[in-house]
Amino acid sequence: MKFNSETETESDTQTVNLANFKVGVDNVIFSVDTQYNRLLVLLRKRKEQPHENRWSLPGTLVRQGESLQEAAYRTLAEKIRVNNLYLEQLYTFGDPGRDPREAPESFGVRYLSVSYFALVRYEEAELIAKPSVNLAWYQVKEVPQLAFDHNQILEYGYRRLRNKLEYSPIAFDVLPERFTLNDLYQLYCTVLGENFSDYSNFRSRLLKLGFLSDTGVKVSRGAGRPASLYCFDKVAFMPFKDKPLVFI
Amino acid sequence: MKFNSETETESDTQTVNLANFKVGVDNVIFSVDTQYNRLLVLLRKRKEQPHENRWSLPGTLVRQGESLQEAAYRTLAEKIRVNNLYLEQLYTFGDPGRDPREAPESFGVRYLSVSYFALVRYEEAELIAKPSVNLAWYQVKEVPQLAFDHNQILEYGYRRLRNKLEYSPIAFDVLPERFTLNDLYQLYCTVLGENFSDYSNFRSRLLKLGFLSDTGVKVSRGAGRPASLYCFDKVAFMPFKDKPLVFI
DNA sequence: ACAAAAGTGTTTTTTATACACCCATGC
DNA sequence: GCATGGGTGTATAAAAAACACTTTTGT
Repeated sequence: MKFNSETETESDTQTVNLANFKVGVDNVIFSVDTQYNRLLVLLRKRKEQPHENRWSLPGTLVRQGESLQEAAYRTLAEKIRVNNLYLEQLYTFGDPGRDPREAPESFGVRYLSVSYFALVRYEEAELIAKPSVNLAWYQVKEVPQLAFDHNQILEYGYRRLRNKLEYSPIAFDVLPERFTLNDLYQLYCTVLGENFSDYSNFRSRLLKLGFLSDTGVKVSRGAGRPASLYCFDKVAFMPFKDKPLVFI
Repeated sequence: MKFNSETETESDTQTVNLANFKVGVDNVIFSVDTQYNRLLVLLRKRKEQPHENRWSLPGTLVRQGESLQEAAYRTLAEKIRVNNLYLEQLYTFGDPGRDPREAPESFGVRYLSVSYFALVRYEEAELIAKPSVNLAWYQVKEVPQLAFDHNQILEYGYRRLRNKLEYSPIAFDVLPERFTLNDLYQLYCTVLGENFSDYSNFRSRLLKLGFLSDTGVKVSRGAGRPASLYCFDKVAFMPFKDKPLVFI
């Protein structure tokens, strides 16, 4: 085959057979239950073919005029009501054969899944439908075999969650406007495990960075000294944006 | 609207209008020219509508039976010949209106772009077609306005490249089997800038990690003491896999 | 001999880690 | 008073950063 500057075009469109796609969105929705120190993921039992009666990640097909992120958010909003959340695109799975509806020999329609991961707090994530045999929070460590390649997507999302929490201020999207340093610490503990740092070191490191401001307001939760409510100062955080920053 | 456990299905398929998609792959192909300390990106001038005569990222539509990564690799292999490269999926852009061929009011076919980024060394990346007015390496700092949202994709890829280089062993996919520590250092310098670390600290930090083994073979390049050739020891690297690791 | 590039070591500063201790509240 | 959780400080270890110095080659 000979190449010259005349052949530098997008090498398709006419001669070869292009794949046909349906595009869907699948969500890894994590919730942090700091009270019982559990990291949960929302699963839905499929009631249709293929993989009928298998647990799966909540997903949807993308509608006309709808952005990918909007589709992801819609899927989430149909399942839970929540005030504070973090949502970001994860990865796109689109290899041939990932959905049995595409017969490999027939080169039928391919099902492409753009996955998103979301993080919410369990305490404020209210399930719209009652928890049932068809929709449930599973502990990440205890998820069963899922439909399609959803175990792989979940694994991918879990890794991303831990990295994001360590290197980005996503915790402040998930917590309410005002929170105690212990709220923050518990969130980190639940996701990263207890041994990631001790509380006092966690405190001093974070406060030294200077983007958490003490509102002066105190809250008392049962026994013990009342805690200060802090809030995340976006302006003070600016200099850290885009810089590798460790939050441990 | 009332939800109960009977409505917990994928909320689409029948009633609402789903978007129709064409799925393409766009590549941010970086090359590191350590000799002149330049970071380059491969651009292609479009010779078709829309955005005729605009520079763009090399891309293609996905073929039947072809995985996304295969499509990305095919696009790359049509432009350059290379022995060592790093290739990974970047992000998926699929918002309505990103391609003018989709008339926003008509809800026509949507063009979804799964972007990939690649890293190669300029020294070994041989352009298959001669550099021409239609295909060229641009310095990342000097890229013109590109077609579609390709400037945004490039920006995204550039950020990912710097992060990956700092935290992952991608340099060893790009370098040949055996390389000098200076080769490695130059690569880092070109991507991250000269000030990221001084050479002697870079050396000792990397060698202390223990996954670079000295082959004993020396190479002499002009004047000066000959350098040892090292190779990346995959087995010795195993314990660091999946752990946050800084390579600076 | 000397410039050039490779490689080693040493000092200083900063950051991480472990842990002891004080403070304010409910009961 | 004392258990409980909030908050501060200090001593030690480890790592990052700066830089001086030695070693081996080509010319």
